[in-house]
Amino acid sequence: MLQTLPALHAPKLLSWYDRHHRELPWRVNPAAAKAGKRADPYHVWLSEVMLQQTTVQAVKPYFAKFLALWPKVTDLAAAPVEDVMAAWAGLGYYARARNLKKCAETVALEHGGVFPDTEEGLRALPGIGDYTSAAIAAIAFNRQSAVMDGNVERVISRLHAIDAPLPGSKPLMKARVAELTPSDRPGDFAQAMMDLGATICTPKRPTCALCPFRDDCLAFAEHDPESFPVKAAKKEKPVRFGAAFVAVTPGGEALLKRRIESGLLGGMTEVPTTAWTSRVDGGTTADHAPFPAGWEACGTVVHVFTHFELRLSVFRALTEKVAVDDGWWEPVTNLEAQALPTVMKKAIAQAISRAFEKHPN
DNA sequence: AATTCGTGGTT
DNA sequence: TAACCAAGAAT
Repeated sequence: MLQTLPALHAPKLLSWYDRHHRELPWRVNPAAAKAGKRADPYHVWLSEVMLQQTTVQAVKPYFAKFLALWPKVTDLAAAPVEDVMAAWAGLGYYARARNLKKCAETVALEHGGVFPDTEEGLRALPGIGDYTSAAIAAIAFNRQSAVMDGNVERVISRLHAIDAPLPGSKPLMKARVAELTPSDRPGDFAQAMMDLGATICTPKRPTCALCPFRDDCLAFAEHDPESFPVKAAKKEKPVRFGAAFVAVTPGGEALLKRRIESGLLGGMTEVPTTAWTSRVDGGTTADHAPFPAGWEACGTVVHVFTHFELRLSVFRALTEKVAVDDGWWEPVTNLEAQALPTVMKKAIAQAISRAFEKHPN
């Protein structure tokens, strides 16, 4: 049989990890880890939350910024939530930032500023689910927890040639991960599985020749590792339409408002917009502007969210600083400090560049 | 259990 | 270039 005993897999992978691990800002290298050194639980937690559905490259600058602003979890707990949202702006999935703040508060107020050191204790905290609780427990506390993210799903599904589709096959795969996870160096094992998935066992054109599991892998033996994991068909992405209104005063202030706490871009800052509907009717005209002004169309911004595409017609107006009951006027020189999601930065950039072209101060 | 949550890089 | 997808969680 091609399959070896599961227990033999872990040393093989750890040996590979010792030589080929990625060096990451939040990580303790395997040599230090073997000497008993552990990564700071705060750093591990912060990086893991940022890395949820987000690439290492995107996370790196945010991780550095957050640590500079808030060196300890108690600093983050004490920070104004608006500051946290502004610092998170651009990273996406903004519920993570709200839960990050809540979690920091819980750790500071209910756990004396110390993270729980068990998977169960971690799992009870806001924004920490099945994956993240297992990952922190393994990486920061060397617990023998089964860590399964998208990388691990890919590695496991190929190793065992699991053809049942995700997400239904998740429990089966997690059981396989649990079988493989060693009591020795479980944290390094988890990180090694993810490094293997990220650098060798990639979604397209995996480098099987360099894989420590090559001789054990059923998918490789079947000559079709790329066909794993099998996933359920995804729905097609609908298109929604809307209009955004960028009002600027002669003094160089733009009208901003805050979105409601829940739902899409919850708690983030925006310029006034119409509702985003599935039809074009009215959404692309200035009829629904926040107040009467000389609204001028200045093009369309297309932005792709997870489950729909938005085509936002952008309007701008140079106006007096009218009183608004919902929102505030912010100097455009201070927009960088606002909690503006990327779609709003696109809309504002489209409008303001034109405003300053036509009306240089 | 299926949906709803961003964004940017890669292929 | 359109599709895929990245250290998933909450509801």
